[in-house]
Amino acid sequence: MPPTPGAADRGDLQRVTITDVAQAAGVSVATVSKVINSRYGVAAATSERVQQVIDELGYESSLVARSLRSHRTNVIGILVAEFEPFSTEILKGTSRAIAGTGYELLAYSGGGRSGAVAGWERRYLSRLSGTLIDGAILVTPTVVETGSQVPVVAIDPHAGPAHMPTVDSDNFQGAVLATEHLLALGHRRIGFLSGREDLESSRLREEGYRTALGRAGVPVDESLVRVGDYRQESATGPARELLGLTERPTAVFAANDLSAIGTMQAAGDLGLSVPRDVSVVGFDNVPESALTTPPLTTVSQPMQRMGSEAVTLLIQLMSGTDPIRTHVRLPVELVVRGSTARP
Amino acid sequence: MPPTPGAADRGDLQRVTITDVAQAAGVSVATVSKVINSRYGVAAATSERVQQVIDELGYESSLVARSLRSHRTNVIGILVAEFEPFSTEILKGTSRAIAGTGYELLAYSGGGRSGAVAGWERRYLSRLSGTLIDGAILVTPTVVETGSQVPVVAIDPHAGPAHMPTVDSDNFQGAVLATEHLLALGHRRIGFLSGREDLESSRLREEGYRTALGRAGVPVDESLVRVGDYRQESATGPARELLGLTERPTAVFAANDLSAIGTMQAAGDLGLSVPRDVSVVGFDNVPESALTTPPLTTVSQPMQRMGSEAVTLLIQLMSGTDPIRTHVRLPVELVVRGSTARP
DNA sequence: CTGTTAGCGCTTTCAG
DNA sequence: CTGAAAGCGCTAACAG
Repeated sequence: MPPTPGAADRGDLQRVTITDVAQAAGVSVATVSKVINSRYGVAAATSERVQQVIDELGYESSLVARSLRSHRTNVIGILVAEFEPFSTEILKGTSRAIAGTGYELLAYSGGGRSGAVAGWERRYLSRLSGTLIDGAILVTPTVVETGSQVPVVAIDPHAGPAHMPTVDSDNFQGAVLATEHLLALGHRRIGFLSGREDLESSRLREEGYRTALGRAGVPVDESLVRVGDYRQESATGPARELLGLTERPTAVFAANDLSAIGTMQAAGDLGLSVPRDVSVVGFDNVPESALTTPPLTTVSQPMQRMGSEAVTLLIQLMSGTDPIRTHVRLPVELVVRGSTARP
Repeated sequence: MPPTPGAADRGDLQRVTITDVAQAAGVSVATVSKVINSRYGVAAATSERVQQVIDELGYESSLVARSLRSHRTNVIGILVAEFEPFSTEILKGTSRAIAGTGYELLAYSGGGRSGAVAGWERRYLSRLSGTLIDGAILVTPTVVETGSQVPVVAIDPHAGPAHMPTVDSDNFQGAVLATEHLLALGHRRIGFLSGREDLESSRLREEGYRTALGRAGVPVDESLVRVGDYRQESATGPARELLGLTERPTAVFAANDLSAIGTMQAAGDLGLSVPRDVSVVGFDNVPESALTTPPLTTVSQPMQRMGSEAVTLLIQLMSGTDPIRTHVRLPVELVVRGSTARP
């Protein structure tokens, strides 16, 4: 028979609350609260007894109730539109960085299509901040002005780093690298499939593409530039258009790996062989990019490190320390694999 | 000048609450609440006015406050020890499955070393359930009895599927496949590096290894069996012991990809070439397994699908529908890549 | 040292 | 149709 009178012998499996503990221990909830939060002003004997009841009942304080009251949770929120290869790499990085800091991680994602509800990050932030999370990392947010009262760090945001603390990578240089690689192989008709137009990264990658072409004296053929949104399913359409052109490009630079994979797929559908008939370059170097046949040539950005840098920055912000830099830009690197060749 | 008297003209950037909205609209909070939740009994005109104020103020109701009161949030919790390649693949699957269901996803992870705090899943569940989340997916939980009042589905749990609704893959068969592949190549001295001993999957993989050996008439050399815990860093030690043996194994089957990667690393440190000097097989087929040199031969389990099946099952459970099956076991497949060869 | 009280932001009877 | 009031589980003054 259970030794605890409070919660243990009631029929239903209700969550055991601080009240249950208080009753079982014969003290007030306030005292229990003090014990939990190891505040001063509790007799050793009482404290011990309460602690024992807590163990017996398996009590764990409700994050929700606590946060509603105390506005301090030691939880960092990571707000993403969707759990896809990019955001999950970020997650891996944050997970590593969080170890030993005393913070816990709460990654939040709405259900829907990322495009469907613009401004999701503002909604989520409103729903969670002020309560539940002490600070947030926004992954590829669209909205600049958050109006948030908790510290926020953005990864690869809509606008440039001026607006809020930001972690990103050298998107422009990466795109130059990718395009120059294609140019060096002898390509002249190089298509570009853009990313989400509302993101700075996409604009910078397009700019890098145009700049590299310009530097090489190759005029930009606007019919070779298409709009994507960083998602694989949305890439196949424009990619097919591009590859269906009478004078089709001999190479395509897609603004991220998922689009590049979609492009390779479209090529396959059209009976085109990569890289023989068309070369493809991506951007990001998500693990999936190495799994394609042939493996994708891409620009590697240190996604995990972006996650960990964001955590570091956010923790500085939350602790009130003035961060040395409020904007971290990380270097990129060209990774040549099998999807590119001479035309 | 802002048209809203309530929150807009106070100096600090406080979260806008339902009270602010009520004041600005000149109604009671109860009415605002009704409008938000589209309850009956509000005049169209009032409703419209309130809605307008909500838009103006950018009000979004606090998930925390709401859940504390109503015990219904439309949020599914995914509790993981850490965001690593396995759990993030699961996440990708859940993210896809959630689309269009009306649920949102909240992935929660403590900071620390996974081993450090056994029973984390029970703690997290207590902290979040009853409030905040309507149901939970536990990824590789150690504790069987959750005592939870919300529906719970486990992925790859500690004990067999008898104890709670479970999604897993055919771990035993996968291990047999892996071992037989090695056997077929001509290996006889095959080492095994186990996973977390507290997980059923690890036990089943070891059993599959032993069974395949037995069937082939190869006695198990116990000195070739070592204990790991599914993490890369923890694998190098035992792997080094194994590969440092005078009569070292010609092949190692590691209980998951991360351990296999650690094993390849250990081999490299010892000046051994994979697969020339030693063959290595993993388990999982996380994207990272294709990125090693040489790419890892492994047993593929459909991790994303495991995530989506878990969501489907959980939603059935939450809606009170009796699920057809309360236990889903998915098939595995051998993926032969470059890390295995004849001895 | 301990308990009482108030209230975080919200939903939900229940009167008016 | 609308609002007053109670209370979800917890913490934070403040009395005793």
